[in-house]
Amino acid sequence: MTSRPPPTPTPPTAPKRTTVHDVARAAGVAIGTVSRVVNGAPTVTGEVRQRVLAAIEQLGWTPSVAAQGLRGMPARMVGFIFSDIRNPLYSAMVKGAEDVLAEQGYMLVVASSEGRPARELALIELFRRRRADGLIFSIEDESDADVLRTLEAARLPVVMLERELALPTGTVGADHLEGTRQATRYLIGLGHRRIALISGGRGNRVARDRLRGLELAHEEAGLPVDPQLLRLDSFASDYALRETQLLMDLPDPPTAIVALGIHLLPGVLTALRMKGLSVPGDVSLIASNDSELCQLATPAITVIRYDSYALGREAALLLLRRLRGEQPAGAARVSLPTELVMRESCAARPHRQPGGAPS
Amino acid sequence: MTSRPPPTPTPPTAPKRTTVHDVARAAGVAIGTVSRVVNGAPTVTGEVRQRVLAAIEQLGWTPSVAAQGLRGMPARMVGFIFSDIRNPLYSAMVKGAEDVLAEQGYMLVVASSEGRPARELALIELFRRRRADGLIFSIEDESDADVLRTLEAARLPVVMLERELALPTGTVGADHLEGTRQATRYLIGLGHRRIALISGGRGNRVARDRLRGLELAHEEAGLPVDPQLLRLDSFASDYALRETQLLMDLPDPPTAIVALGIHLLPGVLTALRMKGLSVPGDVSLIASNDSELCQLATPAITVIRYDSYALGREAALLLLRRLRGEQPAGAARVSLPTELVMRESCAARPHRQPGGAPS
DNA sequence: TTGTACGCGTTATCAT
DNA sequence: ATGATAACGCGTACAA
Repeated sequence: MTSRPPPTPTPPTAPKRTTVHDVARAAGVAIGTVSRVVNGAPTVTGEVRQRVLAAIEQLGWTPSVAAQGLRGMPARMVGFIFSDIRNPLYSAMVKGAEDVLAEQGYMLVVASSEGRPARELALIELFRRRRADGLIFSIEDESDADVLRTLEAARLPVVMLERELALPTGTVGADHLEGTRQATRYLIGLGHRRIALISGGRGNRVARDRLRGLELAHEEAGLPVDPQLLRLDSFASDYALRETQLLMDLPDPPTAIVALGIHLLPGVLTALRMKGLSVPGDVSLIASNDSELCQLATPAITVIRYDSYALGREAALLLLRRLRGEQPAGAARVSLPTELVMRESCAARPHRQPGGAPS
Repeated sequence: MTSRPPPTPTPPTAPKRTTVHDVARAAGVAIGTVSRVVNGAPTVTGEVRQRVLAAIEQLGWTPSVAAQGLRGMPARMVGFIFSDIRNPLYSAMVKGAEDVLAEQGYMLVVASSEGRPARELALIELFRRRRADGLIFSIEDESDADVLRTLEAARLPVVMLERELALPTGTVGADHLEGTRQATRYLIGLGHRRIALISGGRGNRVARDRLRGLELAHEEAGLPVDPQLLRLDSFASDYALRETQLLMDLPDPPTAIVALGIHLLPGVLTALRMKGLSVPGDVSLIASNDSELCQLATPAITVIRYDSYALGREAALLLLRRLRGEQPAGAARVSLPTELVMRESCAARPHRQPGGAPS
C-alpha cells in the first residue's frame, strides 16, 4: 500500500498542521521573524510585524505546545492531588486554584488519590514525567516516608494545602487551632464541662491543630480534657454515627459535641435522632465546615466556617510566585482565619442527674 | 560565558535531563534499541532487553512527553468544560470521568466556563492548541452559534454531558423526561392539580425534557398545565426563593412544587419558612438531585435521584471508545435512569378554600 | 537483530 | 532588522 502514493488530488487524510514555515512563507519572511513577532521581540519593523500577524490570522496558526515543550518551555500545567473531589471542601479549593491559574494561562489537572499513599506516589511520578510546572497537594499522611522521598526526588515546586511537611514546600491552611479553641471556649462559656471531639486525619496538621485548640481552651479555663471524649480516627459519616452512639451511651455522656469534618454532621445527627436526643436540649453541637445542611437543618447548626475557595486561591498564588521566582525556594506559610458562626445548635448545659442519660 | 566552560566539577545549574542517548550509552546499545525495548517491539533479544531495562531503571529515565508529542503521539489528556465544579453534580461527574480516564493513563483537565459562552469559546481553543485528545463538555447554551462553530472547527472528539447538540458528538445524560413524568404522576395521584415547576437552563436538553415530562404526565391524566406555575429561568437559589414567594402569593397557589436543580431546594425551603408554610401540610415538595440536605431536612425531602458519578464514567467511556476508534465517529447516545425516592415531603392535596392562601 | 539518520515545530544563536 | 541554522528528545524507516 505504501509502494505508490494514490493519485488523490487532496488526500483527505492529510490535514497537515500549519507551522511557522507556512506562516513565514505566507508573510514572505523567515521563520525566525515569525517567532520574534509572536514572542514580542522589540526588534521587528512595524510593517513586517503587520504582515506576519496578518498571515497568522489568516492561517489560524498557533505555536505547537509540544515543540515548545521540547525547547524547554514550561508546560504551564499544574497538578492538584487530593483524596476525592466530591468532598465540597476540595471542589471549592479546586475552583479557587483554577480561577487563579487559568488567568495566568495554566491548566489544572485534577488527580484523586482516594487517600491511598500508593496512589499518591504514582501521581507524583506521573506529574514529574509529564513535566508539570508545580503541584498542589493535600497529602494523606504527612509522615509517609515513601511519598516524602518521591516528592523530594521529583524536584517539583509544591504547595501543601491544609497539610504541612518537613520539606521546604509552600504551605497554605486555615487556622484550625484558633477556630477549635474559639468554639470550645464558647461551649465552656455555656457551662459545658464534657465536650466531645469527633474528627479524623490523625496523620495531618489539621487534626493536630484541632485537638490542640480544644486542649488550649480547656487549659485556659483550668478544665481537664477527658480522653474518653476524643474520637479522632476518621472523617467518615458512619464513623461519626457509631462514635456518637457510643459517646451518648457513656455513663457520663458529653453535653456537647464538636464534629469537625464535612461528612461527620450527617452521622452525628442521624445517631442523635435514633436515640431520640434533641439538639440543643440534650446535647449542644458544633460542626465544620459550613454547608446548606447546617443552615437549613432544624435547628440550624453552629459551625466553624472557613473559606475553602480562598485556600485554593492562596495555594495557586503561592505556587505561581515560586514559579516566577518571586518566592524564595524555602518554606512559606499562609494561614487563613476561621469564623465561629453561631446558630441554634448550642445552649447552656442541661442540668441532669449525674450518670443519667435520658432513655 | 560560553567561550570556556568553568572548572566547576559538578555545575549546580546543569542537571541535564537524561535522554535515550544516556540510556543507550549505559546499556552499550543504540538509541533505536532503547526505543524498541520501551515500546515493546518483539524483535529484541532477551539479554539486550535486560541490559536496557537495567540502565533505564538505574538512570530513572522516562521518555519525554514533549518529544513524543512532537512525533505526533497523543497527549493522553482530555478536557472537561462545565460551569462550576463546586456544583456537586459536576464534581461527581469529574470524579467518575477521572476514575475511568486515569486507569487508561489519561489526565483530566478541569475548566470552568462560569456559564459564559465567551469563556467556553476560549477553552475550546485552548484545548485545541494544547492538543487535548478529546473533550467532555456541558455546554451552557446548546444553540450558541459561536460556540458550535468553534467546537466544530476544533475537530476534537467530544462527548456532551447532560446536553445534546446537532453536531455528531457523543451524548450522555440522565433520563430527566421520565424522571419528571414519574414525579408528576405521583403528585397527581396524591390529588394535586396545581403543580409548580421551578427549574432553569432554558437553553439545554435537561430543561426541555423536564418540562416535557411534566406535560406528558398531565396529558395522561387529562389535566391542563397552568403556564403561570412554570418558573423556568434559573438554577440559582435566590431565584427559587423569589419565585416560591410569588407562586404562593398567587390567588390560586400551587399545592405542590417540583424544584429541579441542586441549588433550588434551599431557596424554596427558605421561602416557605418565611411564609410560615409547612411541608407537606400546606404544600408538597419534590426536589432533585438527592443530597444530605434532602435526607436530613425535616421533613426529609422526596427527590428525583440520578447518579452523576455514573454519568461522568459513561462520558469518559464513550470518549475513550471514540479515541480508540471502537466507536464510529457519528452520534452515540447513552441514557441513564432516574429514580423517585419517596420521603416525607409529599402528602395528599390539602383541602382549602378556593383562592385562600393561609396568612 | 541492531545501528543510523531523518524529521517533528519551535526557540535561540549566529551571521548578514 | 532579518535570515539561516542548530539544537531539543523521540520514533521509525532503512541500512547493515
